[in-house]
Amino acid sequence: MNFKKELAGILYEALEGEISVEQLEQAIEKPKNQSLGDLAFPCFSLAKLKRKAPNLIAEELKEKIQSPTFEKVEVVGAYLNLFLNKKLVSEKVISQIMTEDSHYGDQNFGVGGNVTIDMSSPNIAKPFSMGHLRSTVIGNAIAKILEKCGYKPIRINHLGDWGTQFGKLIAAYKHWGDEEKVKQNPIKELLALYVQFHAEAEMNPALEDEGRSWFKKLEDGDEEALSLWQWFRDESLKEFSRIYELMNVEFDSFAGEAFYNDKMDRVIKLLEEKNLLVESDQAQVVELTEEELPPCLIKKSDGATLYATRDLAAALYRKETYDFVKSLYVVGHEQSLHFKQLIAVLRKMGYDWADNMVHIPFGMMLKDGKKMSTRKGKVVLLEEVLNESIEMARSNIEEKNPNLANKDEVAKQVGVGAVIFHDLKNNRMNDIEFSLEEMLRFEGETGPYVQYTFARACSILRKGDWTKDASSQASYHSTWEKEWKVVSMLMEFSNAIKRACENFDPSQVAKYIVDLAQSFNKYYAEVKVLEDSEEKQARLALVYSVTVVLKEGLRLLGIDAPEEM
RNA sequence: GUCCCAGUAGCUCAGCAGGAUAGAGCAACAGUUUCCUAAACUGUAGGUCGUAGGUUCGAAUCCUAUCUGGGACGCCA
Repeated sequence: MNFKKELAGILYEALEGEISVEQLEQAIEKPKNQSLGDLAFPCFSLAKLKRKAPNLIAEELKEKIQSPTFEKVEVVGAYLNLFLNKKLVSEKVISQIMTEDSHYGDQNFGVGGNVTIDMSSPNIAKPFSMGHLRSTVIGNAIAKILEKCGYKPIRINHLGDWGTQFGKLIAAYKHWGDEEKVKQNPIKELLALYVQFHAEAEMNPALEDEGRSWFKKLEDGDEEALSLWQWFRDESLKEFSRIYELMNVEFDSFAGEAFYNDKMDRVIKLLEEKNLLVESDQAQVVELTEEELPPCLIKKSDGATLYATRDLAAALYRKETYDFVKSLYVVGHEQSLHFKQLIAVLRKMGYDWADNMVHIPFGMMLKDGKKMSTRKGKVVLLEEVLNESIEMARSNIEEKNPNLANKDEVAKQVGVGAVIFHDLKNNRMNDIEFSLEEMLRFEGETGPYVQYTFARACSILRKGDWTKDASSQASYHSTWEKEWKVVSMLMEFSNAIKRACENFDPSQVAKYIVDLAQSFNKYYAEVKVLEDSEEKQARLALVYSVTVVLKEGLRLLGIDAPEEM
C-alpha cells in the first residue's frame, strides 16, 4: 500500500521512461496543506530537461493520470497535486490495521541481526540522576524501534562499577561511615560520603593518596576492599532495579566495567602485536594523526589502564559474544571524541566491523544552564521526580475521574509516561534545562495527552459495543472528509518508524503520535461516532485503528497506554 | 587555539537528502460541556528563521565567514 510508488509508476509511463522510477518516487512529496492534495509532484526539474514551462508539463501529465486510486488531479502552478480516493484508501488502510493489529508498521530490514545497545550505565554508589534518565529512555526506545524493524536488540547496562572513585569511597567510609546508616539509605549515604571526601580533600590532600591506595588494594584483591566494593555494588543495584521496574526497562546484560578487568591484558597484547602502542610522557598511547584525532590513551604512566582500554575490551567481547550487525552506544554528546577514538583504534587494529559501531549522542540535562555535578552533590534524583509525577497524576485522577478502578496503576503509567515522553519528544541533541514544572505538564504535546486520547477512543469502543467482526463488514463512504485527516495520519505510521530507525531517533515516533492524537481529538470534537448512522461501523473501525496505532506508538517509546484514566 | 553541537513566535520546540502562504505546544486574550472522559476542542494575537555573503528558477534547509551559548581536547568516565 505505497501510493507514492504507484504514482511514480504512473508518471514513469506518462513520461515514457525519461526519468527513473526511483528518481520520480523521490521527487514526490506531501503538500504542506492537505487542502492542496495528498501527494504532489513538482515539475521544476522536468522543465529544465524538457525545455518547457513547468505548468504546461503539469497539465500534460494531468491528462495521462487515470487510476482509481486518485479521485482528483489538479495543477497549481508548477505542481501536480493528487487527491487519493478516500473511500478506497480508507477501506484498505483500516482493514490492514485490523488484520495486522500491533504488527501494523512492522518493517523487515533488520533481518534478525543482533544489535547491542550500550545504555543507561549508571555509576555504582552514585544516585541515578536525571542525566542517566536520558540514556536509559532513549536506549530503551531505540531498542524497541529496532525490534519493530526486524533487528534483535541486546540491551547492555555497562555499569560504572570500577575505578578510582571506589578507592575514595572506601577511604571515606573507613573514616566517617556508619554501617547502619548505609543499610537504611544506601545511595544517599554513599553519596554523602563521596561529597564529604571531596570537600575534605580540598583541605587535606593526603586523602587523595589514601583513596588511590585503597583502589590499589581493590585491584590487588584485598579482602576488605573487595567485600566493601561488593556491598556497595549490591546495594546500589537494588536501588537501580527499583527505578528500572518503575520505568519498565529490562536488560540483557549487566556486564559493567569490573567485568572487563581480566580482559584488558589481551587488548594491550593485541595492540603491542600490531605495533600500535607508542610511549608518550611515560604513558602508552595509540597515535591517530592520520585520522586527525588526538592520541588515544591506553595505559597511564603508572601502568594502570583507562576507560579507552576498557571500552576496547568491551567492544571485542561484544563482537565475539553477540556477533552484532550494529553496536550502539547511547552516551552523552560530551563523549563524542572518546568514541571517535575508540572506533579509529579498532579500525587500526584491522577490525572492519568497527564501522558498524555507532555513538548515539544526546544533549545534557542542565541545571541553571550548567552541567550537574555529582561531586558537589548537585544532582536531581530521578526517583524523586518520578514519584512527584506519579503523585501529580494521582491528584488529577481524583479530580477528574474519582471512580476509576485501578488508580494506583494508572497514576504510575501516566506519571512515568509524562517523564519519559518529555525526554523523548525532542531531538536527542538538544540540551534540556531541568524543569519540574515542564516535566509535570500533562497538557498539550505530552505523554498524558496521547494517553488521554487513547483512553477516550477506548471509551467509544466500549460504549459502542464494538467488535472486529461487525466493523470488518463496514461500508465506507466516498465523502469521508472529516475522517480523512485521521486516515492519512494512520498511513504515515510506517514512515515515522522508518525515520526513527534510520536515525536512531525516537522523537520521530513521539511527534507522530502527537500528530495522530491531535487529528483524532479534532475528529472526536466534530463527529459523534456513537450516533446512529450508516457510517457508524466504519467510524468505529477508524476509532479502533487509532487505538491500535497510538498504543503501539506509545509502546515503542516505553510508555503504557491505560484504557481509562 | 583546535574540534563537536545548538541558535526559528515571549517560552519549549517541529520543519533541514532545497520547493507552493515558515508550523505545533505552553503562556496571553476570547469562546465551546442537556451531547462518546474539557488531561479536550475552536478562534485571536505573536516571526527581517543569530548576522553577512555565496550557489540556485527557488534557501530556515546547501557552502563560506562571523557572532552568541554549551561541550570536548592524555594519565576521570
